Amino acid sequence: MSTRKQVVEILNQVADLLEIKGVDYKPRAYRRAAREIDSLTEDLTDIYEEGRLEDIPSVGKNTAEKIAEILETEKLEYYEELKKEIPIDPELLKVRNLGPKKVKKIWDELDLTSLAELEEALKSGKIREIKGFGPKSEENILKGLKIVKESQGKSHLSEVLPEARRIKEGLVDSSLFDKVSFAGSLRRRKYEVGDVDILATAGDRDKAMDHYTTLDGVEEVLSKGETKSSVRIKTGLRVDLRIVDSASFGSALQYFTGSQEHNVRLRQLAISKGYKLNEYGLYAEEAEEKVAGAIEEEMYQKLDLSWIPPELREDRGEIQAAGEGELPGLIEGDDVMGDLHCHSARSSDSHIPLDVLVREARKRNYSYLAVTDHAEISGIVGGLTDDRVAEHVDQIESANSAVEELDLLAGAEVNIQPDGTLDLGDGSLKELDVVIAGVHSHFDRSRAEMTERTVRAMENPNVDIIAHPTGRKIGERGSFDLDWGKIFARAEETGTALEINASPARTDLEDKLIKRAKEEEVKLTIGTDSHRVNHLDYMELGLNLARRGWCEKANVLNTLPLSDLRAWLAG
DNA sequence: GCCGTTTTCGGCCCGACTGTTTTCAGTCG
Repeated sequence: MSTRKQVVEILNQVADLLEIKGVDYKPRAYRRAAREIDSLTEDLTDIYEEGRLEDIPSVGKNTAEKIAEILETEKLEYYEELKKEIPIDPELLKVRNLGPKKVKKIWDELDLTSLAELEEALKSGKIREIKGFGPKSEENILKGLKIVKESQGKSHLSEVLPEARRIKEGLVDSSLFDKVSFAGSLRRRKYEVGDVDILATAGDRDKAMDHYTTLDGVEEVLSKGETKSSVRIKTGLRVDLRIVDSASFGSALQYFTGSQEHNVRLRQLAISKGYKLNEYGLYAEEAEEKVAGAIEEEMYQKLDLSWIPPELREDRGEIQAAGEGELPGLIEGDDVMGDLHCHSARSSDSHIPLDVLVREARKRNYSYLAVTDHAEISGIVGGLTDDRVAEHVDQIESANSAVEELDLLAGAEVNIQPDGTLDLGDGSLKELDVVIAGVHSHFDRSRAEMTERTVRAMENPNVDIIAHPTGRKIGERGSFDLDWGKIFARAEETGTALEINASPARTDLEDKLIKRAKEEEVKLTIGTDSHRVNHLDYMELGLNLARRGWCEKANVLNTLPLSDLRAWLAG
């Protein structure tokens, strides 16, 4: 575990324990600090060594000392003491319907500290006997416990989006609703989505809710009311529908889109300007006069902010930027001119014949597409070798001359060896239009070695793009640790682009690193890493990532017309 | 514990819902 993750984990657990203890405000302070540290892209150790810990927002003298202690000793005495005082597994707090107060209560009453003990106490009926609990609590905690045990219950955006769209369509098509919009993390296009939030207005709410809870695909109705109903659909996904007055649609949309951190910040701003902000509207303080509510844009406008695209609402400086008129003009789907990372059937793990790639690219109105087949990794046969590159280039060129309005680029995805060399020779790489280099093996090296390895690959003048820079595979292996200061600096100096790999299994780079890359003036590309026909659709996911990373059209190379792209690739 | 175009001390977002209570505490988003 990286030291940064370790610090974040300990600070969050300190917050958990303090919350159980019943301390006010401190837990929030620790959590805020943890969140800031988690979103750092700079190396925490560097910050510490340069004595800049207190420059991190929400980190004061006290927390800085604690971070220093963790970095030096990999432990925190304060945390160890707390654990002795309150020997409770913080996992308990993840159980829905079980917060710090109730956790403390069951510990006080039954001396139970773990999920296993909780389950036992529930089953033997001990929980319901505690004052303040009852049969309903028992039932709800059991439900919450089940969800915790069945993994953390988050799904990838790519799985959720089609289901959510189907539900939304089912609402729109019924004509029972006037406005229907996604809200929540789905609207912000986070790559991990817990549940789907839909917001709507409707004339006849009862009829509308009846329709919703009986939609095709609904497995279970979790709750049903006039303003809010929740269902679980066949894939296990939970979908919440809220029906609001159209006079409050904008404020509700703003509110339910979040993020929570964004909303807190926005409310603070509202207060400082003499307003009160809630999901029903924006109110002038004394008069209780509603000044905005029906339209989301107006909510921001009245607070002297430009409208903030949902993807940016993460409290990463967007409110300040909106106040100063400095929000980025985010990249749009139509800006993308082509896909720079696709595999044809030549790659032994891809099943897309070249003519199918061509067909799909044309269908999407791309003006170019790079066919970047794998170099042969030891043990996997059939990939590109120095002997086969000429044939690959010939094949692409002849396919190219057969199609109009689309240019195929001959490329390769080569492997970065542990020492930073590549598995195709420079002579071969020179023949190719696009060279993507990526780490595909030997992930267990140190931060310094991984950084050096990647930097060396960037220093090869034939390398255009670093593929999936952190190497992570979601649910399989984490990101490897890199010295991002060095990576971004060398990328910028060598004119190497970093890839936003749109494949849901990778989702790499992530938004916060994209944002930092942009700030460091590093060029980015969006690639789908397609190995199957339907993977070309991942472009939308890559676009979401880029937008969440504050990218404008100018930051992403595959928005360039072909001639400019070629000039960049050649440079 | 942090922070300051209301403050270096005194605040720290806000409302709905639920289940348990006899008027509200706890949890959630």
